[in-house]
Amino acid sequence: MSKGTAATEQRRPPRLEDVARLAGVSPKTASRVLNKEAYVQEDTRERVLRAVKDLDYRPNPSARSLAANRSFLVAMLYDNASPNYTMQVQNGVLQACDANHYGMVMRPMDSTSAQFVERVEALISERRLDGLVLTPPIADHLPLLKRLDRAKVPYACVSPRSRKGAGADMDEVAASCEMVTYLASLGHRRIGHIMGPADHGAADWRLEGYKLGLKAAGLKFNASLLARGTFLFDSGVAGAVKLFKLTDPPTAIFAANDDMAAGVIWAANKAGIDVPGELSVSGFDDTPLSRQIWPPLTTIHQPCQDLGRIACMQLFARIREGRGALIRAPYSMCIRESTAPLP
Amino acid sequence: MSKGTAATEQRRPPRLEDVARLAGVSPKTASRVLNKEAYVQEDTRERVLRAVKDLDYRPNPSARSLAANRSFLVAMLYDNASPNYTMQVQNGVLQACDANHYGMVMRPMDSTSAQFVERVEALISERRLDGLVLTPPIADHLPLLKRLDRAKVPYACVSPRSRKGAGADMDEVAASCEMVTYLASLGHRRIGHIMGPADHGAADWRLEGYKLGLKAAGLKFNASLLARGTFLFDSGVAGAVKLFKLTDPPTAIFAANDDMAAGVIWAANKAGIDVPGELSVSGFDDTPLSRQIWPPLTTIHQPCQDLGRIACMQLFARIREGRGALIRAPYSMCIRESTAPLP
DNA sequence: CTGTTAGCGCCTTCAT
DNA sequence: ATGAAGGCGCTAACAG
Repeated sequence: MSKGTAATEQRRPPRLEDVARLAGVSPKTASRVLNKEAYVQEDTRERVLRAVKDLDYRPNPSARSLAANRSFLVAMLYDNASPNYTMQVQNGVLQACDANHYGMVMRPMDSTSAQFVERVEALISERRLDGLVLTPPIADHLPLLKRLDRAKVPYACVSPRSRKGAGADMDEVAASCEMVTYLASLGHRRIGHIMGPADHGAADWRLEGYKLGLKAAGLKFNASLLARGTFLFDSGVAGAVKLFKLTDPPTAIFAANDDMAAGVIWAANKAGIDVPGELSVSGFDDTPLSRQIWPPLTTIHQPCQDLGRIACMQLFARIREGRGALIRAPYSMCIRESTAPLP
Repeated sequence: MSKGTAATEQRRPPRLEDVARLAGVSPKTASRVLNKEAYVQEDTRERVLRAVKDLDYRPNPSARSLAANRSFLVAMLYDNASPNYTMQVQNGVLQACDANHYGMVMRPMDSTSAQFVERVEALISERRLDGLVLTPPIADHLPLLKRLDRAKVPYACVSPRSRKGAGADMDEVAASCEMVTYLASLGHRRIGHIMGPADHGAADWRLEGYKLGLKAAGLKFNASLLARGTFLFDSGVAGAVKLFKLTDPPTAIFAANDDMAAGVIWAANKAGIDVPGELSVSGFDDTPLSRQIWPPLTTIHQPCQDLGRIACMQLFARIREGRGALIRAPYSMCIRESTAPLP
């Protein structure tokens, strides 16, 4: 009743042909069912699916890719100092890939390298990638985007500057504005801001939101309350030290990310300034760090995993239908103990 | 002079056949060169390599896998709450994979799930994986390891309990012992320890090292100076609170990882205890967090990326030569400002 | 040391 | 709505 001579059962994994034979159809029909193509009679479909189950059949990815001339593979490119951020986005991309039976390869990259673009191109042709998920700052690397467009390689971006392509982002301007509005509502009139690096979209948006928030609260923008940072802890320390030295220092500091905010708190500790008694501090991103320092940080929750998942789904839309959209994900405020009313 | 009619050059990627034709050899010979097989004459090899360069040829991974009946793919399985750790190990694994022209797939897993083992098996057969890199606590999941052994699926572990198989680890016992020795050298006699979770190898080793360190310093082990933790920040807080309540509380606390050590410092802040003035605190791992709190943490640097890279290299050894070793990587002490001499 | 032959397992094109 | 034939690009097994 079985095909093998049953002497030394070799346990070769079943092939499409085996499924077809068991279902009493041709391999092509079985293939149609598996690929959810139209024009298959309902009972035929069911017989095939039954055979798939019975044999515990799994299509061979290599054979499928070779014949279909597609790799069913996407890569996530990243050049980000924050492991938390990267890991969260990665998990989101992974979710989307799993749901679509795609594979994912992770690629740390140095986007400042002179050979960056050609390295990406090499990666694409080596692995025959079907598409790319780009994360900041790579999502804004114009030379790369141009090449990809020209070569018609589908890609989707996480938090890109341009709102033209496929991808996902959140309204960082509105979020920052809301944060400053909140600080102002606590009575603070001198609100400082530690900026991110100049070449970074997030830095610009958060600065813009800061300015909008001041205006909304009827406060005047004052460039001396600004310090340029790098998104790294140390630059938060340096920025805070600079602001502390002002003759009329700020009573609240909004740092453009949590790491720098932690630096501000660190510097305040060092200088004997009480947080939040004498100084309110807030950040952006809601990283685990924000709950692992004292006092825990008031910040904005950035839904990184959702951004990754949604961006990747838009990539698939672009692969399938030729185009995807830029989807906006919701953020939320996290009010914790690093901020307090002005005494 | 070229093969195309040159009207609308289709730019199909070159195949092995094209390389062979250009080099004036058979496809099989070209294949031999690319796979670094023996028995190819030196000048033939060079002609082939020249053709590969000229055509910018890249082997098609799907075709190669299909014919060779290997995926050239390994998966890294993880079930770890720390994104930092996972990302670092991942980067190491990636390095090794790149160097060996293997692909890597990341797999977050819930190793406590009842279907854990079958999910891994499904993954292996779906993706036709050639091997696995297992990270803690999966590296110690006996039911899984048994199944893999029985199915002859090659795997390598990062920091496994068993020293039998392939993989990489560091001497956590010696490192912990060294840390406690250091605290004792500062004059501390009452040294507390926040343990990791009971089912975790790292927790056991670090506790063992703690005991050894006490003995080496001529101090008596005292179970009331122990608190059970989970490796998470909150449990560090809880453990510290418990130890602070003792009638004779410790003057130094060695936490089994940095997150819990940060919790201890947090709790000390909350209780008005000065670190390191009244209490020395040390951790384990040297995560970024250890430099992002105040005071910066004395800790032990765990070379996570190296562990990932080395483990994966041992996996390849096992895939190729049938066996790999468990390699020990060096650690180092990081003495920072969270520890100070007993006044 | 090198070439020939025959698939790997699936999908595409075309027929029916 | 279903099937037959052919090939995707590469390597294994065998010759020579």
